[in-house]
Amino acid sequence: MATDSMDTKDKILLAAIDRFAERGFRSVTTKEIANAASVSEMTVFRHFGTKKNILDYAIDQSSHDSPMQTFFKEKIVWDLETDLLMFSREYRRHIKKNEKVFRVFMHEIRNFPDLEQKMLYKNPHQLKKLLADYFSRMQEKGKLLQTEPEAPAIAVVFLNMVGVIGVEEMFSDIKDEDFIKDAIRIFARGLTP
Amino acid sequence: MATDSMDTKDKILLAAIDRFAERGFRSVTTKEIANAASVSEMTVFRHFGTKKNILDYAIDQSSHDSPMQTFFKEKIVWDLETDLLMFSREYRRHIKKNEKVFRVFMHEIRNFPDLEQKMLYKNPHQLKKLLADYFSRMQEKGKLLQTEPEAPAIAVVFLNMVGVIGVEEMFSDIKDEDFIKDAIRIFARGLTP
DNA sequence: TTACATTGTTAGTGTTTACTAACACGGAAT
DNA sequence: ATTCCGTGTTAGTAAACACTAACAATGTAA
Repeated sequence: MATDSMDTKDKILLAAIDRFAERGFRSVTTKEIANAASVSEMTVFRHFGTKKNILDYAIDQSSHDSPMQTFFKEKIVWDLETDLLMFSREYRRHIKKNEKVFRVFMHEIRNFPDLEQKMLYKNPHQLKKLLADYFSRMQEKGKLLQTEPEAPAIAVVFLNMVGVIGVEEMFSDIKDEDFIKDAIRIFARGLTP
Repeated sequence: MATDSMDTKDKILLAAIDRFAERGFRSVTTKEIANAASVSEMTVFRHFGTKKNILDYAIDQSSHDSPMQTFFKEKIVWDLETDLLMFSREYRRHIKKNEKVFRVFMHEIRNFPDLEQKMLYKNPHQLKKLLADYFSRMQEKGKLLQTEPEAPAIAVVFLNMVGVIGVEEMFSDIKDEDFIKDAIRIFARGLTP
């Protein structure tokens, strides 16, 4: 990370997010960020003004790409297991890309109430709604058990977050990808009439 | 919280944990803890010496009760849905009791590497092992689908953590209890041959 | 060359904050 | 009545840290 081929702002941004994700916003000093980015502390402030701005900027940047809406319109084949597996793979790929920002975001949302206004915060909620809609449609088609669609929707989104939230060390002895595949398969089976 | 019927040390402890859970260890000042506990700041230091000690003390205290081992020995009836639901209810009750400490713990484990040594850290892992064992036994009895038992074990433990980890606001519109009941039921169904 | 933009350097300010020292007070036990 | 024990109060220290000011150096484009 933070090679000198990038431009300065990105170097700082990357170095900062790496550290925020690792040890929390408050524990990371601007000096440390500067050093990690091979830049003087002044340069950090010239680019971002305040430390908090670094975080805001990173979050806003990550909020831009959310390819999940289009997914539901284009890729769905109306087979439960197939769809859920495809969805999970897509979602996790998206999450992985912004994993660190996501992690910081979730950790700092209590310290900075203004973060609740950010798009990033609404993503999982919105995603849950998309999934719940999908489940409703499946029920109409008779391809899904009759349950409150909210619960499985939350479960699926949530299960995809193992590893991002930072408890993965607790369960360490299985690979992310294997886990999610198995879990989703079981879940799909449980939802099939 | 923090009524004056408690003795001082507990008052401080409670006030501190409440705030740590809400805004993170680093953001909470010792003065604030003292005020919240209706105690002078000096008293805080007289009891705990350092701020960090407050956290350590709380964690150690929470680590003592872990009633889940006995659960598996006594309450199991070898019916998947029944067992999983009972397990979930029991686990969640246990978690709820120590919810705040747990939350702080998970947030601060990156800031304080020494926390990894604490018992509390090993709980979920250990629990996952108990569940995985249970699943293996169920497979032998022919009452469970043939899968790697690790994956469903992680999933079950993890699903029970919704609401503790602090993403519950993201999904807000369903009650914890309802969610877990539905999710576990679906899951159990998916695991039944 | 000149002009401008980007970064570095150095030295600081002001604030926050964990933690200490020293002394005072009241109540309960002896 | 004296002795402590737990607590309050007040004043303070020392360090960390976000952020600023002023100027120098370097490179790049005109």
